[in-house]
Amino acid sequence: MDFNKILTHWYSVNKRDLPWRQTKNPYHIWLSEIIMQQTQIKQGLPYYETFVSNYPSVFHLANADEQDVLKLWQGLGYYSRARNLHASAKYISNELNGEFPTSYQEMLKLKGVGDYTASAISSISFDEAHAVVDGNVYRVLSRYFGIPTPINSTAGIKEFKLLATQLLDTKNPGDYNQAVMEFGATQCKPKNPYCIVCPLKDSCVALQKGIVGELPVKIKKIKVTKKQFNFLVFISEDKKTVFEQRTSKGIWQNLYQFPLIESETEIPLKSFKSHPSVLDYFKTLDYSFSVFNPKPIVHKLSHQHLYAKFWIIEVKRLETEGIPISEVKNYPTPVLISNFIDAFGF
DNA sequence: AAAACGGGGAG
DNA sequence: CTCCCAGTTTT
Repeated sequence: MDFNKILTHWYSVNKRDLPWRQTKNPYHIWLSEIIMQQTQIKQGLPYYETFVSNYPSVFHLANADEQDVLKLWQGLGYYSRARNLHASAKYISNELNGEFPTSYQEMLKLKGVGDYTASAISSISFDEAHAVVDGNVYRVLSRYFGIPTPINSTAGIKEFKLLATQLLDTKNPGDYNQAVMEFGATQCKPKNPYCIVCPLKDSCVALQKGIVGELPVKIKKIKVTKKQFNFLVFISEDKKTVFEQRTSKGIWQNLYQFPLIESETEIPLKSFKSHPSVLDYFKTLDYSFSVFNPKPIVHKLSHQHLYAKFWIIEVKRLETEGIPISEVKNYPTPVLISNFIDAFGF
């Protein structure tokens, strides 16, 4: 039996029962693929259920406010996925009369849909012969064929895509694509793969060479920058606070947060009022303050380590409009902020 | 070609 | 701690 046959059979026996495997509806497949990008099934599954339930059709999603879409996405990360999902829903609704694109080429025109996602949807929903290459596929192919080309190099991306395309079961591209991914996710795992009982063990190059643990090869190490985030949690006598939307490029775009002062170093409690950035921010405002967490909360992102302090600023009245404290929980926020809101008891 | 983009889970 | 996750977009 060949690679293709073995994997397809393995899949028919071992596949997990996932909700998006009950349908070929491209809208639902699209939702599942966007949600699962760079996300483990366990983490993304409840979000898929929420989105299908709240937005049964592309029209429901298109007619929603972005703020509501981001609120449902809260906690999942990579928020550009939610913004692009919403923008693409509006495009499908308005420009395509609500009809989801039926080809790989047309799907690539959707924001947030790249080669992987277009291949996945077109093969699963429309039986188009496009091979998916995700993290699982890179791992399975590099090991089985003993390919040391770095998977995140230009040459590697090209080489693995070509190989995956040659291996594709063109009669059944959707199931085959899912078979390789499922095999990589649950059998040919990054750590401690089940090589002893692997249906491909007799022909796996990496296993025979004893280099399973060294593949796939990945280059580039990301450099992490550290930042000090000082959030100003205003509380007025009429129980209002200030909540702002992040409109700039960078992390958490379009999500909400308390007014933020970034500082080069941690601001000690004693020198808060006299800190240059704080002085500049408050100017002449009369306030009293305390710090919610004397030790910074460490919030780790892939490219940044944030050291956050929440400063409670009590004032008689706000200088800006502000919102009732009871409403902050209705806004989409980063996990760092929602954790604080829960802990503080807003 | 490289960097940016979240948050959680596994070992 | 490091690495990885049903990747895409921007620089």
